[in-house]
Amino acid sequence: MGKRLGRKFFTQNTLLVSRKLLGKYIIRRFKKGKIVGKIVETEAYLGPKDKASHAYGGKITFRNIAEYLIGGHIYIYLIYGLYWQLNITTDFERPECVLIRALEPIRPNNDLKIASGPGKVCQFLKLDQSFYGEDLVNSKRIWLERGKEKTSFKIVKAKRIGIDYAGIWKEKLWRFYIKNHPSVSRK
DNA sequence: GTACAGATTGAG
DNA sequence: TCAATCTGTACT
Repeated sequence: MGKRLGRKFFTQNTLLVSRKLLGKYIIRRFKKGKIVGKIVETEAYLGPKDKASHAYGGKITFRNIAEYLIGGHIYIYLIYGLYWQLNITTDFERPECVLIRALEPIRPNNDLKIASGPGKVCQFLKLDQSFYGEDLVNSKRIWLERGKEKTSFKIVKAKRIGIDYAGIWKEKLWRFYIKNHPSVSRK
């Protein structure tokens, strides 16, 4: 595998990190074995100005406090009482993050649709509340890596999904995915 | 204390 | 198109 991503990567501009995350690998380590997925779809959330963000207006709650951590931490939460959503914090001080919406399963090599959606990503990686605030730079059970070989692909920009309440902010093209990739969540 | 919406998903 | 299912938030 490639090289682990450090603090420098995650503390860059959020929209930049959202695009750069495409094609990177998430490594989830267990006592026995690993699960590996390639990121193929992301969305950026730019609190406090972004109405779709949980940190809109500088709001701080017990649930979203992890969004304020320095870039490279996990902000994970339960949605609709059913599904976990994996976010990676970015920037230094601002409460901004990137939602990981879809992965291509690398190991185990599985159905390409097994992680095609934010809820499914967390099922695939076996993530839950215990990863709240986890530091991807230092953690021994989950981290990100660069691919070894150079890969090229086209990045598609689109409107974010499921935020109809966010007014003008729902029009922002802050969803990014690899063009024509079969593991992306929606067409 | 009570009501309600939500960064979803899979089945019909 | 709809139900499953629960937490944060804004009311009473």
